[in-house]
Amino acid sequence: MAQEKRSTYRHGNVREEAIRVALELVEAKGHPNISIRAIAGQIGVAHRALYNHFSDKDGLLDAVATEGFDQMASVVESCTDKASFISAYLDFSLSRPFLYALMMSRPHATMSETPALQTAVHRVITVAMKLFGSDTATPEENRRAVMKATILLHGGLVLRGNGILDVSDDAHFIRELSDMLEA
Amino acid sequence: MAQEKRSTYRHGNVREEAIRVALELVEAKGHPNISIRAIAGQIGVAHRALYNHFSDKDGLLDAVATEGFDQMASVVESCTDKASFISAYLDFSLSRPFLYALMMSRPHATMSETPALQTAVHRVITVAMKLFGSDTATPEENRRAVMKATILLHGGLVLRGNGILDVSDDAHFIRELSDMLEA
DNA sequence: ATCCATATGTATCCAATGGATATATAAAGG
DNA sequence: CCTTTATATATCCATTGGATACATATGGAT
Repeated sequence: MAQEKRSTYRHGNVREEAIRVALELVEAKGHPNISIRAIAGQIGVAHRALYNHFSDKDGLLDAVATEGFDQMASVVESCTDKASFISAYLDFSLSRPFLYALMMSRPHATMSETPALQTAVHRVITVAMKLFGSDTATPEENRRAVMKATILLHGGLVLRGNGILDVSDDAHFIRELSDMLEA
Repeated sequence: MAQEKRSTYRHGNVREEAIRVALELVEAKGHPNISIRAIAGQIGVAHRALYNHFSDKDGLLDAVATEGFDQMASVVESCTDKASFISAYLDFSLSRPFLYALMMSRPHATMSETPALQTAVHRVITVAMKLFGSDTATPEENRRAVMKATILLHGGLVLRGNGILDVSDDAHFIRELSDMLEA
C-alpha cells in the first residue's frame, strides 16, 4: 500500500497531496469506502499525520468537497449561456459521479460552518444566477429561477443515479432535463 | 445496551424486530451511524444472528428502505389530488429525514436487484402517475409529468437539506415548490 | 548563532465495527 | 425417533477512526 519513501522527516505537502489522493480514491470507490489510512499510506506518511491538517475524516472530506466545487466552478465560469451551463454541469456530474455525490453529501451544519466550502459553492451559484436570472426580472424572480434550475439539475441526477427514474437513454434524459430548464 | 432476555433459545421474530429497531436507530442517528451490533443488542440476540435474516449490513438497510417506501406508499395512496400528494410527500420526508435519506441512498444496482424494494418504490410511483398524469395526455407526456414532479420534490428536499439552497422559511419553500409542480 | 515555541510527523494503543468459522440448539418432517 | 435444516451463539480477525505520548524539524526572537 505505502508508496513513496522520504529522506526528510517532513513531508512538506501533506494537505495538498492528501486531497489529491483522496480525489482519486473517492472516484474509485465512493467516499463512504475510503479510509484515512489508505490516503496516508499512498502519500507515505503515518495515518495520524493527516490529523495535523484536517480535524478528522469529515474535515478531510469537506476539503475534498470544497476542491470539487472549486473545480466545478472553474468549468462553469466559462459558460456564457444557459445551455452550455446545463451541459457543463451535467458533464461534470456524470463524469465524476462519486465526487459529485460527496459534494452533495455534506450536511447542512458543515455547509454553513465551513467558509471555504461555502465560498466554493457560492462560485457556482453566482454563475447560475448570472445565466438564469435576467435584468428585467425582480430579484425574487431571479432567485426562483436559479432555485428551479438547481433543483431540476440535481434532482434529475440523483434520481437517475439511484435508478428510481428509469433512464435508459442518457442523451434523451439530458434533453428532457434541458427542456424543463429552458421552459 | 442489551434489552430483552429470552428464556427460549429461538427468538422467533428477529427479522421483523431488527427492521423495527433499525427504523428507530436510523431516525435517531442517520443510517451511516448505526451498527449491526447495536440493533442485535436491542433485540437481545448475538449480532451474528442477524446474518441469518439479512445478507449483510446493506441487505438490512435495503430491507429498512423497503419498509420506508411501503410506509410512504400507504400514506400517499390515500391522496386524491396533486396538492395532497405533494403535501403528504413533503410531510413524510421532512418528518423522517434520516429514513428518507436512507431510502434515497440505495445504489442503482441494489434498486434493480431487490424485487421487494423495487415493488415498494413502484407503489409510490404508481400513485404519482395517477395524479400527475391525465387521460387526455399521451403516455410519454404523462411519464414526463411524473418525472418532473419526482425531480422537483426530491431535488428540492435534498438541496434544502444540505443547505445549498438557503431555505429560511419552510412554509414558503413548500409553497414555491408546489407552484413549480402545479405549473 | 542560539534557544525555544510551534508545527509537523511517528509510534503505539484502544474500542468499535463488519464479517468469517465453527459449534450448539431447536424445530420439523421422514 | 432420528436426521435434516433453520436459527442462534461463541469466538476470532482485520480494518477503521481516533487518542496519547513522544520525536523531529522550522522559524522567529533575542
